[in-house]
Amino acid sequence: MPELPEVEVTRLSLADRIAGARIEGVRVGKPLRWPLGLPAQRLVGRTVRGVRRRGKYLLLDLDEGLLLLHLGMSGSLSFRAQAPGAGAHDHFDLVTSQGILRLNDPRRFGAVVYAPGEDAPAARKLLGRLGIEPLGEGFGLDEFHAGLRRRHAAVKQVLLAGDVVVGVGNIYASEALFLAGIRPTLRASRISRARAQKLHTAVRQVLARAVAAGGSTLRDFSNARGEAGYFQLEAMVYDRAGQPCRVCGTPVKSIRQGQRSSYFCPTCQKS
DNA sequence: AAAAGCCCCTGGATGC
DNA sequence: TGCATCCAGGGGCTTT
Repeated sequence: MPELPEVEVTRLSLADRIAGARIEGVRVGKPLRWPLGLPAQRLVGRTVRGVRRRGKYLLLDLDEGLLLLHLGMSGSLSFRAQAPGAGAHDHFDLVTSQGILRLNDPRRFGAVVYAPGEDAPAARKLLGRLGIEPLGEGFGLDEFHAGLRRRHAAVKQVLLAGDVVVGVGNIYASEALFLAGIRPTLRASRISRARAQKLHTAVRQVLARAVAAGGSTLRDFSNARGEAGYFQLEAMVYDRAGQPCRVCGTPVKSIRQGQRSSYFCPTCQKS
């Protein structure tokens, strides 16, 4: 669930409501991907200044330090005035003066990590190698094409790797390649300037449209207000193996790349 | 240096 | 009904 659009939708549904809140308590459940990095109770008394996003990370800026939150494969956040008793998969609660922020994550691939600052080792380890923000002003065609040209792996896997451009996960990689008419198996280094241009536009377009649709709710994603997304209804190829292409009617194909599924239309994406 | 595999974990769908 | 197998939105780490 949580690719860039889902993380951004979560941020949008949370930032205004939690900004200015004082942390009054912390509850931790089962271990997540990494330890918090400081005794949880030391967060009490600090104030949440705001919420930013970098790639698929949410950054909770505190008056001293920051919390890096990642939703992994199955995580979602809720922010409510009152929270019911913690369920089996509620692994982190931040009790604040303005509501309770709760991370639910059945598979526990997610993380909550404290860093004293953005340049601290704990933050650099997670954020240091991230690529360009696709919806930001720094996402230029020149840099994007240059990033693709120096990689010989399949373009789908280069998009997923996140070191050229961040935030594109398994759903939106397939969707963007469809919009650009590029086959996911094409080596990134062989993409022409013209096709890089198409892919550059497609990545921005599909991510922006997904944010506008509230993200994709395949199983159980919801934003911090508990609202589901509906971009999955607009998907052109993702999870549509065997179904007719929405443009030309050819059955959508599914293949495996790096133990992940890729979807494409053999007619609309000839190479 | 870059690419390919493996692994973390739980739950839902499918098949026998 | 029970049990085994496969698959799922991510990505760090180890091995080639």
